[in-house]
Amino acid sequence: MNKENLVKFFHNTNLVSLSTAHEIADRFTHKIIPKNQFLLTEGKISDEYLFLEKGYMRAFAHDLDGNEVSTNFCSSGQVVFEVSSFFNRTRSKENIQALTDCVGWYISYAQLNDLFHTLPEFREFGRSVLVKGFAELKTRMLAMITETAEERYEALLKTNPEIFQHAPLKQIASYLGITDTSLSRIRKDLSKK
Amino acid sequence: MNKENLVKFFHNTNLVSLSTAHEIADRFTHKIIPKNQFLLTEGKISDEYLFLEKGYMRAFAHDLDGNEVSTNFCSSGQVVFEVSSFFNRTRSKENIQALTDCVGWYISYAQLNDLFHTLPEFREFGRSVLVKGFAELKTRMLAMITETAEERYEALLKTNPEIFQHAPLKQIASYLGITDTSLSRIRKDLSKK
DNA sequence: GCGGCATCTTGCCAATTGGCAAGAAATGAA
DNA sequence: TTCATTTCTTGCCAATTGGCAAGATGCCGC
Repeated sequence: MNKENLVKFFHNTNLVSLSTAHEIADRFTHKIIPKNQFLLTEGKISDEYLFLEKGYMRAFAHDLDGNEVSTNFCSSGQVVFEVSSFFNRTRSKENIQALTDCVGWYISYAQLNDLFHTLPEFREFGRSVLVKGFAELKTRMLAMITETAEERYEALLKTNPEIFQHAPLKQIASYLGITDTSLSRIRKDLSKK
Repeated sequence: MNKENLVKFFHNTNLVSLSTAHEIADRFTHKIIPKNQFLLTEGKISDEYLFLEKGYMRAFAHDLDGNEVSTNFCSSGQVVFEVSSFFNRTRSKENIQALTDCVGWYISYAQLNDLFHTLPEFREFGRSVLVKGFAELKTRMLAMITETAEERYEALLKTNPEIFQHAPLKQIASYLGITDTSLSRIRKDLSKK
């Protein structure tokens, strides 16, 4: 329940001074999200711009047949929200759920805009969050097109090994764009080598 | 060589007043890009935030084997640039090339930030461009995971039919995440129905 | 018009991935 | 612990997509 991590997070971006980081952090509200609880459910408007201090979360949508498709996995140090719903004030098509007990700090859309207005430097931070998310998604898209499922799995194992300890393989499989059956076979093949 | 379309574009977003739209447009420079010419080549830093007034462009990257992979198709009324390279001031991994003779208006990164500073309302516009691009990419990603190549092709035919008149099928195929061979077969199958 | 080059289609076969269902293993609740 | 549920693996077969190469078609410059 101590805001030091939040202050450090803003300051470490090198986009705001330490005193500004304190001012920003002061506007955030503490939040505890127990395992399996939803930060956002589809149909609602994303209104919590959450800095995740501890824990793991997953975002997922439903395809036309009603199957869950993981769209993202989030870990501590990341800002968690649904970009399109949050900024356009439209109903979210995605859900965000805690994979583990989570702790974080959030502000609402109105508060965020207020903060952008009061502390213009903070806008740079807002932009960097968007740009980072955009770049990651683009990299993933390229991987979907140019790499095999096995290569995508190995890359995920390397960059996000913790996920495998917190999410069932079925959720990870849909994130990789394959079925849990295929993922199981890929893991079997790799274990032989 | 008349800026009216540019002014209208900014004003129609409903994010800036008409007078502000004029102020913004005044900072943009006219640009003609002949067919096949590059707006951006990989290795360079994207430094033209271009409003495309007329024509079609394509963004593409190279995979590890050196094959071209189309990452986006752009048509008039869109803002064309490479998000990550432009905002992070890093070397672009992508190329942006004119599919047809193009006409547009651009500003540099420095000028854009200047404008954000002088006309804070304009920041809303900048954000909306990012959010829109993000949402589109996310939709495409979901389609890559949940839809068949045939469904993605039909969706593209419906939403972007003009592309097919300006880009060869091989470029469109890589955008859809398939080979030109597969795309040819899909078109053959659909023509039978 | 005539070559030359890029584009598109098609056949053959292989590799990848999926669908389904059964069973094994792990997990969680009472 | 015990039972029920979820998760994970595996076998069988089908569907999708790719790789390669040949041929057809179309387009551009000279």
